Amino acid sequence: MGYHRSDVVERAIGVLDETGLEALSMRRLAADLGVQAGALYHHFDNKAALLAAVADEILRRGRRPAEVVAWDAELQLLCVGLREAMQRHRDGAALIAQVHRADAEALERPLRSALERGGADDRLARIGARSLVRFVLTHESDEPADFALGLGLVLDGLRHRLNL
Amino acid sequence: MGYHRSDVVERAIGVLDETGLEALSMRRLAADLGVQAGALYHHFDNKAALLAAVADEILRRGRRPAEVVAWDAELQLLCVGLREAMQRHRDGAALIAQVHRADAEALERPLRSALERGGADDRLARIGARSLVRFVLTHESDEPADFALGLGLVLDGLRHRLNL
DNA sequence: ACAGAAGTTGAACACTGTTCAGGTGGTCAC
DNA sequence: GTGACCACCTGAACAGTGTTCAACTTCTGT
Repeated sequence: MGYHRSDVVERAIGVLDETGLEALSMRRLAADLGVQAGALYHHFDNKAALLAAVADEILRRGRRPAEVVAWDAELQLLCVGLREAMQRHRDGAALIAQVHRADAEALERPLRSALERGGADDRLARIGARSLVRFVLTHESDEPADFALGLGLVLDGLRHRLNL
Repeated sequence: MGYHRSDVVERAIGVLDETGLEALSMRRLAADLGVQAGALYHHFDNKAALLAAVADEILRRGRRPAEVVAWDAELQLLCVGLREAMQRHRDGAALIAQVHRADAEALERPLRSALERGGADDRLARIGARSLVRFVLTHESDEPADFALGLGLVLDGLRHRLNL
């Protein structure tokens, strides 16, 4: 029979890697699947839902088993993991940032947990997690060392508030 | 005679405030001026150039005289000033962030100067300025206290590296 | 064999940014 | 005053966008 939801998501990731987010239109994706644009609306309510599913899949593939480390090391691992997941695909950061605007919770939750484990109260955990996620999402194209330095800046600020 | 570049920019800011960035199309803006869409291309090469001019004007209006303060207080003033400028208009953050992607230099320069005055080397000044600008641009809708806390995190990280 | 669900079509709607030949009206030089 | 120039604008077109929907096929379970 025809395609499934997951087929469409997979092909969307393919089109994303080949031509970028800008060129990932409903018609372009449909043509790539050998189908009319309207058919995609049988699988997704709208383009935003499709992109959300694509972002989810990209993040799912990038997830790694949790390690038992100090709270600040865990934060760093989470940030680096997020960065790597989004760097594996063309315009990955732009896509995930876009989806993140509609649903910030999912991305920030694990960071908030790590912060709470480090002794942060609700508010600091919320603000810290938000700042870190946004930092990662906006520093896609930096060199690794520059990214690490910028991330270190925020982490230092958090340690400064939590370690003493 | 007809309109001037500055008339178009001013009306664009009006449309932005009334209907948001999403609804600020060339046709919408032209209709608002009582003119055809094509006429706008006599004043600007394309929509990106128009939006850049709008962002420039918003930032220009938000600029305040420099005060003589410590480097970290100056950073804070610059960030708060940038935040206030973009908060004065609907979707101001989205607009300025969009233009910033094409020309990061202009926004980051004053922050970099302040950091260098505080003893930062080229690299730390560049990374710090970039991180701060992106932080401000992505935290448009936070409550003031939350914004201040997040900003304090980054500033703490910078002080930690520069004060000892 | 038949009902229903899953998947698709093809056309349409209302938009988008952009281009361009042609036209209008004002300003300046001779 | 006449002609040239220039700023500004028109109206139509082009190629694209997301989205909707009645009608159709095809496959699946009873």
